Order: sequence, then structure tokens, then C-alpha cells
Amino acid sequence: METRIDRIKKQLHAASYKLTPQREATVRILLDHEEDHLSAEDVYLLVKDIAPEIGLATVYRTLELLTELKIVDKINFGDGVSRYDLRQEGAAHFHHHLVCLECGAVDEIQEDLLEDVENIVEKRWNFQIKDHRLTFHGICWRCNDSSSQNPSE
Amino acid sequence: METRIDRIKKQLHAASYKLTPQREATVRILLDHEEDHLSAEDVYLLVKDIAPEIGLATVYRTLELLTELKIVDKINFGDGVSRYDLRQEGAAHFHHHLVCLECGAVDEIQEDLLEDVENIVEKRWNFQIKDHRLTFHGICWRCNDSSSQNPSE
DNA sequence: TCTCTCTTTATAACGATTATAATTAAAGGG
DNA sequence: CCCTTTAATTATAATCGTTATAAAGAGAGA
Repeated sequence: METRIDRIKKQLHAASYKLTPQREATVRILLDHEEDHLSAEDVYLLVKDIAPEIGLATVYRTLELLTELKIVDKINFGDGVSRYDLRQEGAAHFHHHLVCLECGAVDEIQEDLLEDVENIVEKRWNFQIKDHRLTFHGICWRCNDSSSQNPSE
Repeated sequence: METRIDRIKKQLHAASYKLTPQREATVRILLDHEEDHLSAEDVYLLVKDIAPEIGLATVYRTLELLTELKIVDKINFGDGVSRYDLRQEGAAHFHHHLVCLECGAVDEIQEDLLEDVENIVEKRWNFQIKDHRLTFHGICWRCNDSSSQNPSE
């Protein structure tokens, strides 16, 4: 069976890049933390555990490369740092985020939800959409009324 | 007739801040460039024309203050800088943006468009929405087919 | 093995933003 | 009006995230 790493390796080769040990270690960390929204520094600290000799600049360059190949998406929630988020395999569009103002949690919405809005924007503003960023800021289900349920995520 | 500045002054007073000459100059620049999406540095350079003695730190502090009072919105388009955007008076929500990947233009969408999406998110994810950020990246009407029309903005 | 190219490392540089200390301005009370 | 207190500003240094640089290393092909 072909693993996710193998497929990423092929994507790199297709763009004539190699999957070096450092790049592989970085990708593994991203795969192991798919739920999280790690900053470059976060990734660096985690990668050091499995590849202690790696440098911070290499992590930055690798994340930049993966962003360019659309394997990860770079996103910014308004704190001073960029965060990196693995794109779902085969996903046409970037997923959305819910940022809790109370506890800081970041949840993901994989559903598209924007189809209608995008149709309107493309037609009415004659704008050819290539990508989007949608983030809601508010109070998450955990911080809302404690009797509330964990919603269908 | 009460001017926009007067109303902003009242908002400041209501939060027990003063509209100092430096703050007033900064607000004037923002009002004069409502169409643009100025960075702090941009604002600083423009303010210096009408208040040459102002310091960069004061501009940063003023913008931070205005953001806190929800008079302006701080936004980040992925280049390294924060930009500041006057909120429409009485607008419940922050407006959306169209960023052109070709020419870099940033157009605004004042229409809400997200009502349905927000209803779904609030119910299905039990998330109490306070604010949002929606940005589309793509090709603007100017860079699209040149026979195209300036859309209804 | 030699050479060429890509990649990495370590470190310096950079740019945006924030913190600090000293100064100034304004506000309220006697 | 002066005195005191507090808020705001200035100039500058410090900080932090990120990017650039130069030297070293690793791998592929001749």
C-alpha cells in the first residue's frame, strides 16, 4: 500500500525536488499533528526530536516549498505568526476555521459551505476565484453553555 | 452637522480616551484613504505630512486603540504586514476582500453574503460567531478578459 | 574520482512591531 | 493660578518572526 509520504514524495519529484531526510522528518511531524495548527517554530521544536541536527532555516524552507506545492496551506490567525496546515488529499479548496476568543482553540470545518457565495462573487464581481480564507471568531462549543454537546465535526 | 470625526471622538470619550492631535491626524488619514488598505508604515508616512512631529510608535498605538474600539479592523493578506481598514459606520460585520494574484489589487465586498453560512455554522458547530474574515484570492475583473465590464461594486 | 548541482547548516541581517525611559500635555483640586 | 497626578507622546532600543548569506556537505552522473 502506498503511504501518504510516498505520494508526497512523488509530488516533490514531479516538481523536481527531492525528499531529503530533513524534509521527510518535517512532513512526518505535520502528518502526526494534522489536527493542530503549528507555527514554524512549533514544527522546528517537534522535528528536532526525530532529527536533532536540523536547522530552523531548513524548516522554514521546507514549509515554504510545501506551501508552493499546495501540500500545506499557510494561514494567519492574527497573532504574530504564520501557521501551516496540511491540505486534505484531493481537496479542491482550503477548509475553514473556527477560532475561539475564549480558550484559543482552533477547530476546522471541512465542508465547503461557500459554493453559493463563490458563484455570486464570480458572477457579480467578475472575479475568478483561485483560493479562499474563511475564519470565524467567536465562542466555541466547549466555552458555550456547558450542557451543550460536542457538535458533528 | 456632526462629522464622522466627532462621532469617533465620542466613541473614544465613551471609553475614557482622548482625541489628541496625533490621534485626530491619524484618523483623518484613515478617512481620507478609506478605499485603501494601509499598513502602519503607510499611515505613518501619510500622517507625517499633516503632523510632522508624530512618532511611529504613536501611530502603532493609535491603530491598536482604534482596533480595540472596533473603529478599524486589522487584517492580514499574507504579505508580512498588518493592514488597517475603517469599519463602515453601523456595520454589523466586517466586509470581505478580493485579492488579485495578478496585480495585487484589493477590492472590497460590503454585502454580507454569509448569513446562510453563519446560520449553519452557529447551529451545526454550536459556535457563537462574533466576527469573521473572508478573503478570496484570484484574478480580478481588470486582469480578466479585457472586454469585461467593471462589475457592480 | 571529479564535477556539478542541490541542499543544509550556522549565523547574520532584516523588517515589523512592541517595550522602555524620559519628557510633555492636559485635567482636577486647592 | 499653581501644584499634583495621570495620560500620552517621543525617541530609541529591544524583540521576534522570517529571510538571506556563505561555507560545507551530499548525491548523481560522466
